[in-house]
Amino acid sequence: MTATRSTAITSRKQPQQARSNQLVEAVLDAAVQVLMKEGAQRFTTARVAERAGVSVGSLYQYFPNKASILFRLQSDEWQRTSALLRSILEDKATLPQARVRRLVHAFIQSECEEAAIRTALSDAAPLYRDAPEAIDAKKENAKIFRTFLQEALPDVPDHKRMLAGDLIKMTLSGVGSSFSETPRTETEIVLWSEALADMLCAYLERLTTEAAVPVGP
Amino acid sequence: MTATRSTAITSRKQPQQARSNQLVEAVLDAAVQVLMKEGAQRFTTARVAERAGVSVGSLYQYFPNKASILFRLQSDEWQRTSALLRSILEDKATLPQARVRRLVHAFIQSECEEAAIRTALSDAAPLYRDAPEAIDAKKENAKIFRTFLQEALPDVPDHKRMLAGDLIKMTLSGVGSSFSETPRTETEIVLWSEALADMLCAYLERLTTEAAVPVGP
DNA sequence: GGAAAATACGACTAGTTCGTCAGCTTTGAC
DNA sequence: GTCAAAGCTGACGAACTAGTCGTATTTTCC
Repeated sequence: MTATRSTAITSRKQPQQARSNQLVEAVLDAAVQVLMKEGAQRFTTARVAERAGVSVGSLYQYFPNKASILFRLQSDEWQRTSALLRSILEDKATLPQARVRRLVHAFIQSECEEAAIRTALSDAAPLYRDAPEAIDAKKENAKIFRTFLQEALPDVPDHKRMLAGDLIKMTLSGVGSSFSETPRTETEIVLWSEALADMLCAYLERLTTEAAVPVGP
Repeated sequence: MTATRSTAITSRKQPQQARSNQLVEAVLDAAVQVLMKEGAQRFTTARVAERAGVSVGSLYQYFPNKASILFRLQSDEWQRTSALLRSILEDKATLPQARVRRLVHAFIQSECEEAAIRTALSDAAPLYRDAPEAIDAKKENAKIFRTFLQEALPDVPDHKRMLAGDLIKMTLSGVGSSFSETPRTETEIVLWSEALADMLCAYLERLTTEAAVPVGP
């Protein structure tokens, strides 16, 4: 029978016994390894199954298609970064500007550490990008910055603050991925983080002064 | 005989007669169409040849492989944008800050206009990314900003200026591609360009003042 | 121990893709 | 008009891939 390719990205069935849970874990681990070693182009279910020491059939019991494995990896990745960002931005004992500096450094650092897997995942993005789950996840991600700015820039009008939040998000992720394209030394990471933080802070300061003095001097 | 896939990206032979020049043009046109209509995933030499009204064999006379077609398109695209940027940045009659504002707007605008083709091309990037030609082209592209900053920030020390130039480049391209991911209205484009230009200008100003007063006030 | 449910296996199908090559057609210089 | 060089054709081979399904194995629960 023809392989009618389902485009759904969500799980096919939930593992119930311990061994099937292990299997799913093994598949995800193997997926990361295949992605890193072979790249997105050569990422195939057969290779993943082989590396996991599992048969293709078993793999397809828990993942409806290839894209769902990739999306799962990307999803986990997003969750990790957003936890990282949240933990830094919500530390209200630190000054907002200092938080931004720490955030930038932590983000760039993690971007560089996991550069290989991130590039591979973004190479594979076309396969899952348009799924509603992926779109939702991205929106959720944007909230982090908006809520931070609500605290950091209380006097800036809402519409301008939202713009700023999204701009910061895009700048970070954009610069992050460009920067981690080539391998970097720790020194480079520090220098770049500082420059990027300088830029973001300069922007935040400008927004603050503008809000305090609506019309120029 | 086995199809030994050549990885070279440069042209196979130069067209000499008029008809072969037409053929190359037809192929490139068709390539753009296929890329837009079918996406990078379904971009195949067969489809391109068919759309161009040409046989696959002819196509392979002038392009050594699939990647070379895509690289050629990307290369042309880079050339267009770098011409755009250069034309704005080299207009010495305008103040540097105003040039940055115009630059950002023009860049974001063109990014949005050609969003479809750019996304498709970057989806296909893994196929040509690692070719030396592609790496060279990117380096060349970075020079534009460095030379601009040499004029705009004459008092900033060299190492810091280079950092800033590369940061601006990455910010622009990163934000540009994130932003154009979803379709935008003209109003959105203006608002965002302004925000992004604000950010870049704030950063440039900070660099200038820092250079004037090496140690804080 | 045994039956039923859950899980695992992997050979296989139907499909796609890249790139080649032997032979045919067009061009243009003489 | 002739003929060699340049150009064009498209059927074809080799390789790969996603996903299925009938069968075998393991677990669970009595």
